[in-house]
Amino acid sequence: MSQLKVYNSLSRQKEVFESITPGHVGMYVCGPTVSGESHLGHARPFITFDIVNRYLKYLGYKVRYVRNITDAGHFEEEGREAEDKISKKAVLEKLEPMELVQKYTNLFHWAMNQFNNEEPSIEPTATGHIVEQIVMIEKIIDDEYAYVANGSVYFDVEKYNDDFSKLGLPYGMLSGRVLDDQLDSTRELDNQDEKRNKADFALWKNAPPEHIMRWKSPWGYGFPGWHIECSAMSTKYLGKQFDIHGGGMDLQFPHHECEIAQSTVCNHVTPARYWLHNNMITINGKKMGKSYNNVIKLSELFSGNHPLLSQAFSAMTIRFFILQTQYRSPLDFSSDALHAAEKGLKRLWEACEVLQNFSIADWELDAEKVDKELDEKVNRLLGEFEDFMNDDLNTAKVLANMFELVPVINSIKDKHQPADVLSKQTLLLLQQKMKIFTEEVLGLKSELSGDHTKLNGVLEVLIDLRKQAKVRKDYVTSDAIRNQLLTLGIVLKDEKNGSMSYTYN
RNA sequence: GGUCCUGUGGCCGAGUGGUUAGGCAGAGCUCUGCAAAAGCUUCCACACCAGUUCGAAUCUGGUCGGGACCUCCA
Repeated sequence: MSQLKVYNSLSRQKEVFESITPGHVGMYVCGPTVSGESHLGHARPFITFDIVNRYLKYLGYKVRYVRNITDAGHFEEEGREAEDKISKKAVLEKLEPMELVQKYTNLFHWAMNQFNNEEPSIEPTATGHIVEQIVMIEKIIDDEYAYVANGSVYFDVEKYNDDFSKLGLPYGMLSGRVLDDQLDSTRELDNQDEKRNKADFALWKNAPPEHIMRWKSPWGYGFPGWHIECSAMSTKYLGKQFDIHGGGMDLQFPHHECEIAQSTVCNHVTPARYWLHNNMITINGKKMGKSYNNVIKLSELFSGNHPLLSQAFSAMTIRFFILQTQYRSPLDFSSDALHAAEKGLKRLWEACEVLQNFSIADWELDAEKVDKELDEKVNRLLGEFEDFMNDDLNTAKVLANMFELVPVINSIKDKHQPADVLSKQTLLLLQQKMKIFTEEVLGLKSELSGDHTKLNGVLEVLIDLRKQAKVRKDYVTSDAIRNQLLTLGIVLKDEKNGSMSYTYN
């Protein structure tokens, strides 16, 4: 079997993945900022890195997956006026930050659950790690890579770059930026600015009393800068150097660049060996984001309540839609594309269920009748599952292979060809690998919710009545049963062998 | 303006220098009381120009188009 290779943003090429500690992987992924409801664009990184987590586990690694919750900073609820945050009025009239944080954290967890994303091993919050962040900032100040100004602390990017470039670790190494170019292109220095240099970034921000989220620090009351939380938490839970750091491409600069600088100063080693970045979801070619006013919230997708949506889409449809594209490619959203994904997923999933219902072990198969060419093809298609995943997690190609296996499964089910065309060994392998890869690696699951036992019983009764009607050639009755069930979203199918099956839409 | 990425058939998308991606939609056929489903077959492609090469959607250069990021945003 091939080795796992991942595209490392640091080197801009695919590299063989080797963990620092054999058998173990430490992975840090930038989590959501819980000041608003998650949208479709947010779904991608968390599904992408869920796949990374799942596949590493499939390969036998023990994974510590850390994904933070950004709940510090100055927040406003979506749609609420900015005046809230500077209100000096009664406590209950003010926006209580933890209300927001709790509300959107709950919503986020609900969405992750809908997508069948596995829970991270640790989900630390920024507000829960203020102490660690302060300690880290103090260390950076002691080493003279940061300075205090008006109760805020800034990282001295130029000094860092001068010193660390000599070690081959210039500021900008991840995003491919050259600091001097940036300084040149952003010349106009603001006199009122506390920063010595335009490229410097905040480690700690001074916050006046009217600011509703603030903590005491050696530099006065304030709140931590955005970048330091990830450095503090990844170091605490994964060590000074860990294996994988993930996130959306839009975080590469400045967020991840700054993390590298901070952590490198504190820990004397670059934080992560492999930096993985997923591409954006676009809508009519534009990144989905607040500033573009083209956001589709997850709740709107699930309900279909949005002008751009022709219908509601399930979380699994969205997961499948995302997995049909390699994670480093941009993915363009449209209602039509999602609709196509929905139909494709249904077809794939039904074939998987059919396959799992085969009692292959009990089958008597004639080894003489095996179609060698087909048998080899099936084995090849299955063997490539790992090869494609190993090639930078190409879920799109794995799914394409699965779709090539669908006709093989269906034609055996419908007796278009006998099960003998495949050897028993191949059939068992097919059953086993399809199950593991769809459910465990790709994380797809049936969307039937609740207990359908009684409903299934009722359907059996109706099917029995319909069979009797068909025997009488009473097609009016048999069609009525089928058509009326259809209006309820239950599809009856007459199978080749005279039985009837049903699916819920 | 700077840095980087990208342009594939009606739609979404994969892609290695030479061979079918795959899904959805379309067409035909088989099966069927009729459907649905399924199976088989099939149409449609690589932005443009030039170069490298025996051969390029895949490499190089140019043109045009699209996108991301460019530091306090969260």
